Amino acid sequence: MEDANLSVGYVAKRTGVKVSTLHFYEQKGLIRSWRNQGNQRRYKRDVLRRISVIKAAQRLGISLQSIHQTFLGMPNERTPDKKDWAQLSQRWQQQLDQQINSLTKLRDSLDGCIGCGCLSMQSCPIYNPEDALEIEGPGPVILDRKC
Amino acid sequence: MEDANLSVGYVAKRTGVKVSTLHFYEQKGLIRSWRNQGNQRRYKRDVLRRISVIKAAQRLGISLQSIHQTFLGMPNERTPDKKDWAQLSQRWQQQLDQQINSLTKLRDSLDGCIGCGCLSMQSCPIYNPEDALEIEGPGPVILDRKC
DNA sequence: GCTTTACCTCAAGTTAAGATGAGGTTTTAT
DNA sequence: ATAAAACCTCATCTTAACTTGAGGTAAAGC
Repeated sequence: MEDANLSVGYVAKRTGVKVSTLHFYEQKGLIRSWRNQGNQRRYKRDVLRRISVIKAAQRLGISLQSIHQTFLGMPNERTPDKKDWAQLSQRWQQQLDQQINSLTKLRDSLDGCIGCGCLSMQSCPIYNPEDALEIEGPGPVILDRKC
Repeated sequence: MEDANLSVGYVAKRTGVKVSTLHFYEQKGLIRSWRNQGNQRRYKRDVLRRISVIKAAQRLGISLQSIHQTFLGMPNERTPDKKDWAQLSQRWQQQLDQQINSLTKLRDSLDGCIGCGCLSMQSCPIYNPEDALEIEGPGPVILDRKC
């Protein structure tokens, strides 16, 4: 169990993910490994952190794809350090801020909106929180006129 | 276009969902229709509201299955009225409150957590917001000791 | 009356994020 | 030296929420 020479089983145990998940992440380019003489995967120790961050991000509702994107902005050869991770954290914090904001607006308008009788796809804040406006042609019509 | 006699195409246009989605929702028990002489679907006007509510709930991250559950608590034969929908709204508002809370805690701990060097699967708030504690055997090990 | 548009059913495809299993090799432990 | 545990690859399966397509009927417009 050398410092920079972790087996897949060990990594799995330490991070709580299955071996198959590690294979999967590798295939998706989220983590890396090299092979030993017998073709078995070996990992550097920082893979542990990486996986933890993946799991953390997923809890925030971030997709693997988008996590992958974010990782692309990280040092490629150098092992990422505190500062690198902290930067990630900031980015995700902002994303979270926006999510919270959206949800809060949504919550505050939900009652009036479902209750009022309109639920217009054009004006209802449930459909159209400003961060998710999809403008596409004539679009759907207002449902009722009570509003 | 009688008041309580909407065709699937009309409903699709009005709500902005595809015809195939309406078929799908019906199959899942989320909406209902009857058939005309030529075996084509006809809907009551309240299907519009129902679909809108489905879409709204989805935006809150609620699954179709759980929406279906919620709908089961609604009047079956009577067309649901304002009060019925408002009740739904309240339930979902509470759910949203919880989500917002979780995310807020998450955001507030994210920086310290990714930054600090621990990311412990046992003590890290990113892994273990109190609403998602999974206790299962020995579990994964702490990643680093810096914390 | 004929053509186009709208519908119908049923089967199969799609994406995300893995899980599962078969069949075979490497390591590790005794 | 041998058996058990850990790995390997590749293929197939899972769930959610739809979408697409094929092959055929009904309704609407001129």
